[in-house]
Amino acid sequence: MDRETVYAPLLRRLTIVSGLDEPDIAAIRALPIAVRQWDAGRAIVADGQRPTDCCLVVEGFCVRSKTTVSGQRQILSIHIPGEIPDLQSLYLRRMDHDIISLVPSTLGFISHASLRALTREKPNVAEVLWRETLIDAAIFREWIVNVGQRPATSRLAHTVVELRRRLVVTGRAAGDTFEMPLTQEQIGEALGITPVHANRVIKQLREERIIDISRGRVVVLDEVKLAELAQFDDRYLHQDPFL
Amino acid sequence: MDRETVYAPLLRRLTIVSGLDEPDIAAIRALPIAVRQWDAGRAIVADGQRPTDCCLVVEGFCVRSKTTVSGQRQILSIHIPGEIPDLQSLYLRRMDHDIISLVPSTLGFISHASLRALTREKPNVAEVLWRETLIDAAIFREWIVNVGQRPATSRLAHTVVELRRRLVVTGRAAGDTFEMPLTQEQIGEALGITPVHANRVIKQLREERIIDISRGRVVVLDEVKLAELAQFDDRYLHQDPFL
DNA sequence: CCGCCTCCTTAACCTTTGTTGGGAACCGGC
DNA sequence: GCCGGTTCCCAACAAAGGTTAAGGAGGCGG
Repeated sequence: MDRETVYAPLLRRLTIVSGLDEPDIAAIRALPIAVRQWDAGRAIVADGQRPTDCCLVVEGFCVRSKTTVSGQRQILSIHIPGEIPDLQSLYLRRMDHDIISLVPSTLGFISHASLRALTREKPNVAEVLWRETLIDAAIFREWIVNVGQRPATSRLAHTVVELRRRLVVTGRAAGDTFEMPLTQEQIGEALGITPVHANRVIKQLREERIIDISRGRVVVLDEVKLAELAQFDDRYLHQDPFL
Repeated sequence: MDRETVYAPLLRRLTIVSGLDEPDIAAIRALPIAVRQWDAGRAIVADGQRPTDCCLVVEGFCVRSKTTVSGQRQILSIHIPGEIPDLQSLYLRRMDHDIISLVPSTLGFISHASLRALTREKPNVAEVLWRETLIDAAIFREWIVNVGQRPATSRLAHTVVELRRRLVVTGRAAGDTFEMPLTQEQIGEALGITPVHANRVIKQLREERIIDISRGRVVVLDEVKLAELAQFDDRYLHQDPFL
């Protein structure tokens, strides 16, 4: 795979979300990345492991999830190209959750050693990466609100709108259609509801002509009603460093 | 207030949780901190603001929360002495949630400028602080699981056990009793349930002689049953840097 | 000591979501 | 093109949790 296409989504994201100057970009481009193809549904890192690398999503989708003792699974976040879902493993040695690919994906592995060296050398890059983990936490906070306070239809609407906004940053959600390759069971795990209820909710939003979710794609049918339902305020995404 | 008592809980926490050497400790002690008394129930920082300082809890309790457009409130985390609940504001300029004191508290304000200077000068301290924000995120992840997957009684049990474990680190939870100064309404906001249901759940755990929550204190009546109910696995707290 | 306010408590009823169990549609591999 | 496994879909019933309403206990200021 072409070197440029590996770094492009990451650099695009970081430039928009945090701001990078030329030397920073050069330093990141100098990071050694081991690119690998990954099957769908395969664990990238598992709960309890001590990874030695961070994983950059180059192409594809993955999720982070935790499984309770009684076997229930909660999806914590959905990750898209340009993101480093286990950046936290740099300073939290032991994983407290799983990371799993949703579709066949291209992943780039960056060693902790090289990332640590980079952060020591370029405090500016360190801050940008730190900021990435802080945005991650901000998204978790909103996810708590979503699961804790909103009724199931709003939960789904909110999650859909969030994913869409994040996809826009790396140019993957033009028009009214975008990818969300989760099965209904996984949607349930993300929203904290059963797959049966996820199905009911999806059906309802389809019947009300708000969104149509099928075969891993979302089609927005009514922007106004969707916005109303999701009550989405994008401030928590911190997509603008100057705001 | 004595200078030492201001830094003590923070240093104790950081030493245990992340490990600090002598020069690091000295550097942190050199941070200028403006100590202030705070009334109960008063906002420390509000959603939308751009703080210029971080707030260290010296004595007391505070919570972080978000309020939805329709006025429902979700408590995101409970903070205890030694913690810096808005450390994220260092690189996330605009607050996406509120921080509120629960009881009359002693707070220490540390300017962003001095913290940034410290992190540039002492990469080791930067890593320890970064790690703090990562642990914060790890707790959010578990909070998502709690709200998303567990039935209300387990949710309450889990939250209680978590708080207790964290209080132990700064020596505030010896024996079977500890402080948790939330009203039943606030407990409901933390667990994503209504105050009426929070009352039902508290009553049930009292009747089953598992825990007794009243007047802002928790008394553990049956360690075994509590552990069983909470399904608590403390790995996500990352309280040991070497584990 | 009184009155007010907050917090706790409870009951009856309603709504959302979970459970169980089944069938249909789709997809990839042979 | 068929077969077996996912995934989707749906209905009937059960349970958890939400709503509304109202009384009681406790603390604090006048």
